[in-house]
Amino acid sequence: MAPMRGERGGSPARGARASLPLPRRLIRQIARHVASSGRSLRRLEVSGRVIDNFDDIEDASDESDMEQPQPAVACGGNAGNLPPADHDDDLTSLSWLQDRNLLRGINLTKSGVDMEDTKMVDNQIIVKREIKTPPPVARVPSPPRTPCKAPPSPPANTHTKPPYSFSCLIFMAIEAAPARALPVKEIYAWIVRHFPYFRHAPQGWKNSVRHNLSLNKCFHKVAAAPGLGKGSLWTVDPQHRASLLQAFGRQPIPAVGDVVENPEPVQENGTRVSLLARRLADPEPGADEYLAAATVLAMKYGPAVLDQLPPAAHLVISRCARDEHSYSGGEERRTAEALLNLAGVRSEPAPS
DNA sequence: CTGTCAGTAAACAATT
DNA sequence: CAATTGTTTACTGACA
Repeated sequence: MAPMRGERGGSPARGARASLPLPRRLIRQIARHVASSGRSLRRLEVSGRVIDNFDDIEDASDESDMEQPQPAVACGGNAGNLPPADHDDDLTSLSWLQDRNLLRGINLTKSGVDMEDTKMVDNQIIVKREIKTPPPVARVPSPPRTPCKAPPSPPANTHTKPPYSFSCLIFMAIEAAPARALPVKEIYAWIVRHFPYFRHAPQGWKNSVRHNLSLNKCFHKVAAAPGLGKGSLWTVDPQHRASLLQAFGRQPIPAVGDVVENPEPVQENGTRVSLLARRLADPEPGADEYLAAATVLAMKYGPAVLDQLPPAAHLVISRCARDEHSYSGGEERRTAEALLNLAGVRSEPAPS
């Protein structure tokens, strides 16, 4: 594929504590985030080590874990830091991913337990990352460099330039389409709809989109549908789809032949998001589910957040300390669920 | 310093 | 003829 931006900006320091593979700062942030989403974090297990005293962590000073500011994500908001749930404005207006219950769109039922029944089973989430194969290949795309000149910290409005390359944006747009194919005009529309920045952006971005479609091997032109008018439909090359996903999730996944089956009927509003999520998780469940979740996490908090989850980190987040549940099977599903929960995407619509 | 990559601008042809 | 679409080239800046 035409590589999307790879490791530019340097990878953030990974949690390299000998005794605690997860940076304390991230643990605190996870705790805050979980709390901010209405849950409480009582117990966290990292690679077998149980942390249940979050007061200490909460109160601990940062010095030992204070890492460098993360330039790779600086302009995309506060990626790399799990923000409180109300920081969506910093996040390139991707709140739609959260607001519309993305998780529901992912088919999580394959491994036995239905997602709708599972939710946070007994208020416990498990996040487990294992090194199956060292993933040095494609990395999470760094945010564009251009807007990085602007100071990232001040409250960015929703018209901040998204931290995603045009290839990512196009990819998301096409994946979100019921037929997994869009004419350029619809790609424009999707981008504008989800990234208000482009509503008032200089006209040149459309040129960039077309330029990218033409130049990027990931995208293919297919014969225009009758009645479509000018132009063709653009699709994601199945050969490169995995690479595009990988660029988001930084997790190796098996090369899959693209099997386009039963395009979802177009429904309204949030269904688009569901479609996107499902498409991202399609057609290969399991690893792709994880990727989909990782993608959402990366999209919400910025790609660098994934770098802060060290390999083999094993998290158990529970609401009640007394809960000691074990799970069997569905590891990937739980991982996806946990990541989505960390991303603030609920497993079920909040009861109203 | 060099190569790579992404973003941008622009020119141009083809199509509607 | 104008607007849109698609291709191509060139340049710039950031980064490894």
